[in-house]
Amino acid sequence: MFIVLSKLNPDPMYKQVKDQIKDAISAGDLQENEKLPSIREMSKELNISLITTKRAYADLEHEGFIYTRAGMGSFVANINRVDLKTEKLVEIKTELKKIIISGEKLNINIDDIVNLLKQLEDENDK
Amino acid sequence: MFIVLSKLNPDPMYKQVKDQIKDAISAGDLQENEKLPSIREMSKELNISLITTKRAYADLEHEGFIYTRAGMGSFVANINRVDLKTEKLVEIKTELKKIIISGEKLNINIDDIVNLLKQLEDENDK
Amino acid sequence: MFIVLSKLNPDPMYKQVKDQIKDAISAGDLQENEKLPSIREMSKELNISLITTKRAYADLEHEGFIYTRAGMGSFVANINRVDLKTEKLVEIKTELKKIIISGEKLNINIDDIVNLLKQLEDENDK
Amino acid sequence: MFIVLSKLNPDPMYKQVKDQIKDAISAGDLQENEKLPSIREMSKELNISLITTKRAYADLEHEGFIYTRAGMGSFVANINRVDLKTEKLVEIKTELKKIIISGEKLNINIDDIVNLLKQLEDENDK
DNA sequence: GTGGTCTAGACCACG
DNA sequence: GTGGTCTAGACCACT
Repeated sequence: MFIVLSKLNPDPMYKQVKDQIKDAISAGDLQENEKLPSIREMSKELNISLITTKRAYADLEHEGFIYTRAGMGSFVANINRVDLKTEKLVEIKTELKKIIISGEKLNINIDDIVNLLKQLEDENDK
Repeated sequence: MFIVLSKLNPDPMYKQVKDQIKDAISAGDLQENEKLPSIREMSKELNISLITTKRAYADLEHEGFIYTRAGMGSFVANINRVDLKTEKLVEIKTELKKIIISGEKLNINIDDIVNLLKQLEDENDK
Repeated sequence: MFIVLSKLNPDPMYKQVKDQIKDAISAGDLQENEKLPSIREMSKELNISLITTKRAYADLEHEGFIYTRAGMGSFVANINRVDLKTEKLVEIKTELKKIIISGEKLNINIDDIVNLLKQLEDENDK
Repeated sequence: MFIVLSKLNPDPMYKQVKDQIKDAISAGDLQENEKLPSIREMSKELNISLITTKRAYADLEHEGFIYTRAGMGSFVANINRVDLKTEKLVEIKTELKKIIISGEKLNINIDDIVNLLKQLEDENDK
C-alpha cells in the first residue's frame, strides 16, 4: 500500500492516512479480511507518531471500514461496495449544492457548471 | 445588510462574517465606495467579539473587497465584477476536479456528476 | 453535572465520562445548546488528563450528542428523544437475546428471566 | 467437540475457547472425568497459539470446570449442575439490573423489558 | 509481537 | 480563554 503524506495538504496527517486507506478499500485494492500493516509498522513507514496512526485506524474502525483485535492487528471489514457508491453520490450531491449556491450571486448557473465539467472531461482525454 | 451567524455552522465565526459580506458585495447589495458598519458597530450588532470582526474585515481588505481609512471606516472597493465571476469559475473548477478524483475509485464518472446536477436543477424548479 | 469515576468499574475512564454525559443528555438534565464544561475544566474537576476528557467529548460529538466549536466550547446537540428511546430498546433487546442464548444450555428459559425481572421489581418497591 | 472461533467476534480468542468448553460441560456434552484434548492438540485443531489455549484451560481450571494432572492431561471436573444453574441465574439477574438502570433515564420500565422478552419468545417460535 | 488506555507537554487556530 | 493536532513515553491485556 502506498500512502503519501503532504505538508502542503491542509488536511491533518491522520486524515490523509485515513482517507487513503479508505480509498484503497473502496477501490478493492485491499481485500476483505486482509490484514493491514500494524499501527507500529505503519508509523515507522510513514515516519509519523504512533498516536497519529492510531487515530487514523480508530476512525476507520468507527466508520466501519476496518475491524481491530487487540494482539492480532487490524483487518479490512466486510463492506457492501454498492452502498459505498451510493453514499459517495449523496456526498457529491451535497457538495454540488454548495457550489451552486456559492455561484448564484454571481449569475453562475448550472449550465455553466456543466460546461466546466465538460472542459475537465476534455482535458482528461488528452 | 443581514448577516446571520450560526453556532451550528462548522465555519468559524470570522469566516461566516467575511463570506456574507463578500456575497453582499458580489451580488451588488453593497455598492462601490459604500461605507460598511464600523468594526465596533458590527461587533455589537452581531454580538460577537471585536477581534472576530476585525479578523473578518482584515481578510476582506487583504482579498481586495474593501479598503479601510484610519478614522473614517471601511468601504467597498472598486471591483471588476467580471473578474469576480471568472475567479469564482476557476475556484469551482478546482472543486469539481477534486470531486471527480474522489469519485474515480468508485467508478463514478463525469456523466454521473452531470446527472446529479440535472437532478438538483429539477429539484430547484419545483 | 455530577460525574463519578470509579476504578472498580471495568469501563475505561473516558467511557465512564462519556456514558454519564450521554445519560444526562438523554434524561434532559442538559438542555439543547447548553454549554458543557470546557475540556480543561472537566479534566480539573475529575482530576484526570486533558486527553482522556478530550477522548470522551470527541466520542460524544461523533455519536451526535454534542457539537464542538474550536475557541467556543462544546454544546448539547439537538436530539430527537423519541429516537433515543427506540435505539435504547433495540440495544436492550440485543442484550436480552445474548442472555437467553447464554442460559439455554442450562435449561433457563424466558419465563425464568421474566421471574427474575419481577423479583427485581419487588426489590425496588421496598 | 466443535469449537468455532471468529475474528469478527470482539471477545478475545482465549475467552471464545473458554466459553465454548464451559457451555459443552454445562450442557452435558462433556461428561465428568472425560478427557479433554491436550493443549497442543487443541491449539493445532483451532490453529491458534499454544499460549492462548493454555490461558483458556487455566481459566477453566481456576473456575472449577476442569482439573489438570501433569503428564496426563485435563479432565472435566465433578460439577453440581444445580449450582451451575443457580450461579447463572445470579449472573443474569446482575445483568438485568444493569439493563434496568440503563433504561430508567429514558422512561423504560420493567414492563417494557418483559415485552421485549415476549417478542423474542414469539420470534423464536417461528 | 499486537492494540487499548492513560499520561504529560507542545504548537496552532479561533474568540 | 477555547478546542485540534502532533508529539513522546508508560502500563496493560492479548496472541
